[in-house]
Amino acid sequence: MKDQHELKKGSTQTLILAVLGDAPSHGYAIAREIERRSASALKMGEGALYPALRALENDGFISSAWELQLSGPARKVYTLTEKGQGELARQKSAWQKFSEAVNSVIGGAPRGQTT
Amino acid sequence: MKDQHELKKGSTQTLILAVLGDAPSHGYAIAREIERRSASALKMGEGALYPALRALENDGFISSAWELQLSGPARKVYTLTEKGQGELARQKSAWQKFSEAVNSVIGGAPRGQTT
DNA sequence: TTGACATACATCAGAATCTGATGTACAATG
DNA sequence: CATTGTACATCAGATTCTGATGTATGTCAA
Repeated sequence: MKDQHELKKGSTQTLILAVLGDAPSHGYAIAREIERRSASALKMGEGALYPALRALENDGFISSAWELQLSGPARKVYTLTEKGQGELARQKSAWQKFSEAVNSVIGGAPRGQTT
Repeated sequence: MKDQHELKKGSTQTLILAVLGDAPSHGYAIAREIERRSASALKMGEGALYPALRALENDGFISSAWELQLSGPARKVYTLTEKGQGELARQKSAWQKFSEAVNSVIGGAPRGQTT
């Protein structure tokens, strides 16, 4: 595939960016939020989550800051950067294009080409 | 992810099954048809195509028969089996569920609450 | 106190998949 | 004769996800 390349690599990233696009959050909470918004249809494992967060930070799409808690373990809170906002828009659009393309294929064979 | 597991593994398979759901075809033609239906948004490389066809045949979802041509190379024509029809329905439904879930997440926060 | 569970981070081996290149072979075209 | 299109197939390399494991803190109950 071509855009699926992006999709496969990025559906995890897209989801994370989308959540951070609404508000800064930390890893554990991001995973729960994705689960909640998707009504548990999507579950992000820690083995996928943390490497993805690191990759996003390496690319400059998000930035992190440790936040000590009065109670419980410290949290690493991530914030979407300006660069990350552009990337989020790009990935959203790539997802839409991809999902429309898949729907076109599985939707059936169009007989008259309206090209 | 959970369904993405299916998605990632299967978007290629789903596309192939969908094309064969309309009519029997051979590898090269399937790839072109996917490209055509998606307006070139999806391009299936041979390195993804042929292994996927073999996997589908191993699972009994499609069956193959060589077809000699009067002119040009022989073709291996694939036909969707009954079992394959059930699988196609299953994969279509999995795709829809997955894409809706992704849309729910990137669509924004329904209940915005902090942390 | 001990055990279980939730929060919160992180890493790793193994499995699965896609990309891109390469190779074989036939036929038509310039 | 070289190139291009058809049509099959394989493989190394890169990437990603899964599931398990590990560390550490805090709460709750037995």
